[in-house]
Amino acid sequence: MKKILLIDGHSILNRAFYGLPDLTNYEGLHTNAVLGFLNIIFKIMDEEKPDHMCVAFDVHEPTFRHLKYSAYKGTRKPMPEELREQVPLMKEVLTAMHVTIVEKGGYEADDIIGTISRMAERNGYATVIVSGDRDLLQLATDTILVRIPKTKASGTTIENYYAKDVVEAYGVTPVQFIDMKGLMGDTSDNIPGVPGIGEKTAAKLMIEYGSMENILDHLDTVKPPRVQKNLTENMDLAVMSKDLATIKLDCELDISLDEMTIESLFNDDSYKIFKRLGFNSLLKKFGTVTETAEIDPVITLLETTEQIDGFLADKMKNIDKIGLYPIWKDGTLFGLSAAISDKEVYILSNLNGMEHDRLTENIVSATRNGMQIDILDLKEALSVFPFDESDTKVHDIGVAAYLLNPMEDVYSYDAVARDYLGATLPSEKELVGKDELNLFSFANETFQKLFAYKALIPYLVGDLLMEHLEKQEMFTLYNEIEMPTVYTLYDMEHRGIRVDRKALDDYSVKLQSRIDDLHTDIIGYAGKEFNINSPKQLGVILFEDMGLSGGKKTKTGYSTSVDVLEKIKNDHPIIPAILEYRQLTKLNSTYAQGLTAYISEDGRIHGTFNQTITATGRISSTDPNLQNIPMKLELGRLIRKAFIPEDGYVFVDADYSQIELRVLAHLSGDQVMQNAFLNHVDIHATTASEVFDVPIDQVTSLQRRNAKAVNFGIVYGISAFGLSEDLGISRKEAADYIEKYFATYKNIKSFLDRQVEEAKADGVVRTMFGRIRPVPELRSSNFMTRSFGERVAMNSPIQGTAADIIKIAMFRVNMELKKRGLKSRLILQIHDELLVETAKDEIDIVKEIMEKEMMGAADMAVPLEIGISEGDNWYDAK
DNA sequence: CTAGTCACG
DNA sequence: ACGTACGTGACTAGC
Repeated sequence: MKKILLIDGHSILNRAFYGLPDLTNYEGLHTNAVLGFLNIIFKIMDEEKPDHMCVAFDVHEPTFRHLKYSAYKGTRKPMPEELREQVPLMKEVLTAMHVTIVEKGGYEADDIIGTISRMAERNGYATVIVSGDRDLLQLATDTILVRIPKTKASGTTIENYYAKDVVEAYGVTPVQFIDMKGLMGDTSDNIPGVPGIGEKTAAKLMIEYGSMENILDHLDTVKPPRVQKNLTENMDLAVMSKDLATIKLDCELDISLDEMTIESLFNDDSYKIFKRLGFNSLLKKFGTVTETAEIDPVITLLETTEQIDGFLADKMKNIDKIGLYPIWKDGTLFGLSAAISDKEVYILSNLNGMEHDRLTENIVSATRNGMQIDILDLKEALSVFPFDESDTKVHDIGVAAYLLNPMEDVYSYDAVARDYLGATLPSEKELVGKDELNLFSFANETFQKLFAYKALIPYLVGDLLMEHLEKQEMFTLYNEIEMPTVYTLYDMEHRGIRVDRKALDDYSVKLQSRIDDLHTDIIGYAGKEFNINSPKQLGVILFEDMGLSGGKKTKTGYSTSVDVLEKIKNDHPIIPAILEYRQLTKLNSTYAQGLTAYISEDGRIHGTFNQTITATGRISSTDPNLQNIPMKLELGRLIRKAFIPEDGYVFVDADYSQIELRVLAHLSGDQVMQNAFLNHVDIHATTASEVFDVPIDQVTSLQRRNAKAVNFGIVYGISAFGLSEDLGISRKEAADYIEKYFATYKNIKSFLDRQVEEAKADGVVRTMFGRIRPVPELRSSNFMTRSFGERVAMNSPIQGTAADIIKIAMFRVNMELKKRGLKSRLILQIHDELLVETAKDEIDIVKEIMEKEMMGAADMAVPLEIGISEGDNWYDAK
């Protein structure tokens, strides 16, 4: 038996939109409704295995259904812009999948579905209707199934109705369903119904009389009198309402069921559009990658010494640029992929030591003779090619792409090709999956493709990206800040930081014994064994079994976060025990034990610094994260004693003092705040004095602390709510603080407002050095999202400028150390702090360099000040 | 693979 | 009325 799937397009799209969080693709296109729609229909197709399908849409917006009775329209909210833009997108996706779309002026989607369902029934099809709208239940019969999906946090569940299920659930047949709706009305559909008749009365009447006509024919017998009166006075309304509620079954559609045959849902077109929309989870439905890429270079494999020498002698001559990808793993070079024209990629393999040396020598001297080199990830390539800061013709394409749009999550060859060449390429994962690189990879065609893309894409986009940077006035930023930073980060990773494994082990043992005691105590208090690390189990124990107050907060259960527990810590001794347990297990698992896993054979940790992650321009640190080693609490801070310099060295640590507020004082031009910094006064105390209107020498410590919180709040993009939460004061008080703050620092207020205005106008905000941060949230129709955008617009220029400044300081310090032939090396950057492993005989000169380069990194209206100290470990150096 | 929690600036 | 501070990364539990 043939089976057809009939989908209520707008209704499912609407369900999907509200069921999924707001997702956007790389272009900022909203995609959540489209993705949700696809997930729902794929799920149903899996279950039903239909051979025919179509999607029906209303021609006009479904917001104002039944326009002919427009007097009754208007109870629905207008469709949000984020959803509206997904309607044409959805149709585009369906068209790409060769799914039939049916829409016709004058007909609602449900009329179309009703008509086709009867067509299908007459032709002996099994029919499945999918809609989020219960109105369609009137279409259910013995062979027509109506399925209503519900998207919940836990996943999608679907209610299923044949005619008998409608009777069971509602006590009326599908046909009676229409009469019932006519009686009770439906505000969301703008069906008036009869005044005074709701669901209960309508159901009672239907059971007694069977149809609206029968009720109207026997009005005199209807009870109670009030209902009889309403019906008598509103007979027209009742009839009209029924008419409105009735789905047409006889639309004139010039379409046949044959045209709705499902074929080739997964083809090149749909593949491309899924890729464009970022529906990576759906790509696996395409099976093996078959699409023909627009970019199709001739790949030549070079394996012998003669071939490699030939390449160097012939191909490398007379070219002015090259795209490179060194193929290596775990410090071993396997080969090199080189793009020398739009269509030619050479893959060099089987490199022996001598070939390797000749190759790198050749490449380095070529660029020093003017050849441009485009590399996707330069920092990674530096372990093979010894370029340095002076090699200005070497480009990092990943970093360039990051500057042009810092909001993307990756800058892989396929992402860059998509953004700048409009080309859809298979990703690394799609090409080689989890297959590991080894010597045999060179014979493998998909690996060859991968190597080729990684060299060719940078070659193809290099000049284009530089032009974009010029146009956006970011080339100087790229060239003079970001590129030197690439080399600096490489040096820092390469150098690493020495860690005392034994110190970490001892610390861990100490923690573990206390953790064990706490565990015993907590289980004792709870009265039964449970996993304290499970927020779910913990929540149940605390708030159900033990009956503590605290209430729900998260969607999956109770929140057990610090701020919740802090509030009830005096209610029961289990709470402080849990807080301490949490603190200690965190220290143990993430730091004491976690860090030891990263110690290399040289006794040092060589983490990774990422330059293309943050939206603001900051560096991030991974494997391990060396930018969040404990500091605030003494117990955690002790971890820093395990970070030690090599023998004969000490640590010199310097951090900027209030760099973000100084940046703000400079950028805003606020004289009051600038004067505070120019006079070297305590900025938080000064702020307290102004805001709380007391002489500076009478500012209490509480007032200073509050003023400090306000200063932080300003930098984050102030809101009265956020400040009140942080300080534990009322929102009104917080608003008062903010008001007084802005009265004191008038130009700061106008500066922050200006950021938001400019972001609205340009779509981006900029740092002092021209770095951009897009703020698409400001265009949202959602209040919360928009507010977030406003805070981002206020915060990013401040945080980003501070990030620019420390990058400058960082590479200047690094370069100066190298240039002077010193043994000391920069090893860490923690946003406003630099750590230099310093030879004991170089302490004075290192301090001098750090002071000069950090304080002189930017020319501002206020001085940049630093705190600097030294020690035999990181703990003592801070 | 996501959510919750918590470490840092 | 909406329901929050800005920027990160690692670990654990539990699907």
